[in-house]
Amino acid sequence: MSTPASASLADADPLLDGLNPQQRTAVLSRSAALLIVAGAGSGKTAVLTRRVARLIRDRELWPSQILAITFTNKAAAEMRERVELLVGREAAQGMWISTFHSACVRILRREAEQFGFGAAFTIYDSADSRALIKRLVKEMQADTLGFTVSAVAGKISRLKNELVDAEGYSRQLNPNDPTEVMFLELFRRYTAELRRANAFDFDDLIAQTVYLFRAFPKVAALYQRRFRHILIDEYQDTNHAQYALIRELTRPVEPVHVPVDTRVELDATGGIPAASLTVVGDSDQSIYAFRGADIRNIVEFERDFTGAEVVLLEQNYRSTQTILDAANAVIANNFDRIAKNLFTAVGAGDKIVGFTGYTQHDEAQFVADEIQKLHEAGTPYSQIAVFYRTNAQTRALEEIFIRSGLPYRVLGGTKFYERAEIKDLMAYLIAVANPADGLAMRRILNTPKRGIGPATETALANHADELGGTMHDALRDAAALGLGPKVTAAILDLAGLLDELADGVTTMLVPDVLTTIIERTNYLELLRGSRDPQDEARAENVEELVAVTRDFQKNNPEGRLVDFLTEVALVAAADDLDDSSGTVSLMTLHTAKGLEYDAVFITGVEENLLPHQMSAAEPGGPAEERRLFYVGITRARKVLHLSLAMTRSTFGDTTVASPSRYLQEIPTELIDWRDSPGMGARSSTRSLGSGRDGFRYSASLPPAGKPKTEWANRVTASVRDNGDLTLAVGDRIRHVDFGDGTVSAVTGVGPKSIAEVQFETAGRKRLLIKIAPLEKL
DNA sequence: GTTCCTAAACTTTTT
DNA sequence: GTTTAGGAAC
Repeated sequence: MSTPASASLADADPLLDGLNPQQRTAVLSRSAALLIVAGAGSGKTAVLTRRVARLIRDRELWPSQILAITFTNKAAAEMRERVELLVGREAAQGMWISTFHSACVRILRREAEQFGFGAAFTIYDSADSRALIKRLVKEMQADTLGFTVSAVAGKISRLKNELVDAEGYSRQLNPNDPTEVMFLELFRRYTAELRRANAFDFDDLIAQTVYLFRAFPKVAALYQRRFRHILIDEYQDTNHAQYALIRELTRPVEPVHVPVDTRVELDATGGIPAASLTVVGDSDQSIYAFRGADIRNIVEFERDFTGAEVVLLEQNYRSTQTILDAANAVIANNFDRIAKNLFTAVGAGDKIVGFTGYTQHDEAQFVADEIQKLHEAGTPYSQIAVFYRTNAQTRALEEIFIRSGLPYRVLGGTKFYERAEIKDLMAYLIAVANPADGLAMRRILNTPKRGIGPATETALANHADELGGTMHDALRDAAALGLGPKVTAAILDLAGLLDELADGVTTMLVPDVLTTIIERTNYLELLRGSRDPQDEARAENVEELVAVTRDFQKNNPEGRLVDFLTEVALVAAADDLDDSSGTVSLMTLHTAKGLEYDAVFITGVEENLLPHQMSAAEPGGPAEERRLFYVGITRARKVLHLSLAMTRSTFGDTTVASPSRYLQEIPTELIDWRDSPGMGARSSTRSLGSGRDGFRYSASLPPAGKPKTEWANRVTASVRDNGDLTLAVGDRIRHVDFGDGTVSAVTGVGPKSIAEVQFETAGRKRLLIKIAPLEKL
């Protein structure tokens, strides 16, 4: 970061060193409300951390009086690290830096008892909510009215983000509309079930904190007094509930809630003035409207917080001018925005590389080949990222990456914690921590199989109701149900295990709780002894989970079961990003927000994918998709690749794809289009619907149904296994796709060994020997 | 109560 | 093409 140094006293301050005038203003402003409009790559993290560092260093307030909200846990950790680097680890102790959800969990765990919840409440993820809603829809036979689980879940979530609870909804509904009445009943029962289970869903974490503050001004005052400076990052993606939370936290404290011994400065009436608020955002990067994010929060900030100061950061320190030109050109097509132009002093840099493949496999091969070239030219794998619109697009990429021996990791997507065996064991842990959680209890009741079927489950649930207690209470009292001796014994055994663990929950280490469960239920042994070949992988996952708990305990020696469960519930896709891993990162465009890489690939830049088909119907959909593309482009520092395929297979059948409308918005001279190597002789007619140059169009598509074997980059669907085949430098081999070649190097050991092969016609490739479709000649 | 087979749904993005 | 849900058979 280099800016012309102005000769002022401030230059002596290392915390202002290297900042441009706007950035300095943003660091130094002491306005009660400050909006920093930070374009992509404009050094906003540097500004935020230095602002916080100055507050602490100059003793304007204690670290514990600072609340900073970031979008992901990873961003929070990064910010803490950078502040510690500036003022020292000791001096930074006590700051709250976290996501909205983590901060609210922290508050709720402290205050839950105030309003009828227990401190060990469970956090339901979307899958848990859906499971519960599914049961309710069934019980109510709501499906006959056309209710689907996802529609109900979506509507409840939207209402909660708007701070409308079941009672609020009942006041505004039409009592003559049976579907509205039914929905209200579902909403009511869902709310009641959560309360009974001592659980909050994701949306509750925010909404219930707001309700808590509104219902208990004394509790609210506690936090209003404590936090004197509040910073919110990615403000453009806050929803109404989050906005309301900010409003609650930035209320002045009434004199009646001011303790006599307060050291805080009082206002004229004897109260404590409102906390200062700093928000950072960029409406061009708002991509979470589907989650309730309301762009008005940032647009109307100045009106909401009177006397607010606004600082604009437009200079970009990340990307080349070529990349910025493309980004500016694309985003300029969104009409309802405040004009803003990113600029840089870096220079034009390389052209954007465009590629049109025949199929998604062809496209993936291009990506893999380009990554290999970049790597050989000195770009580390960790500085390369591949983005896509939907998670389903990873498959083709992964297939090719595995076969090319490229080290990669997928961020987000089908997560570890969504696997059945992991959910099983997590359900045990939850049942131990929160005996009221019926959902977890139902899951473990017959896992592993102990002969407790649906009939017994219902009997136990009814018994719990009769006792007026939890499922756990019913289990202990199973003898009263008059079931068979075998089933009764199994139930009592489970109840005993849970009792035993619940007794030790405050003292036992988390890995010990888990291993006790695994041993007593024989979980691992059963998987090992199974003849289902997939169970071997499941057993490995179970061991991985044990390793995760050990890791957790190592990092949090004081952490107990509830802390572990909280951490697991709130980890986001981008959070487990380990920069030191030395791998290429694959992720959705949404996950890419806030990250940056030397080389970026945006794949699947096609109509119906980017913009996505589903977005067309939504108001503001195409504009939001454009912002998504903009976010993707602006992640790149040095080189950007845009690729698409002419055909794409979804659901097993192949459809013709056409280039995204957004590609036409990038000036032609910025992109260097390359041909697909699998397409044979180049055609002279290259046109796109609009007449702009740049693409091969579908005129050259083969007739439908024609086998794809004629293309050099064809990918065989099944993964083959060459067993223990070993290759040495100089060996001649024949590859199904690439033809004959000579091995020029071999790296790696055992099943992970990779051969570098110089092919006669296809060039140099790296292949995973074990599975590449090749034979030794 | 458990296991196995067929059918249908599935893909937007996530804390 | 894959995964999951539901039903039939044991």
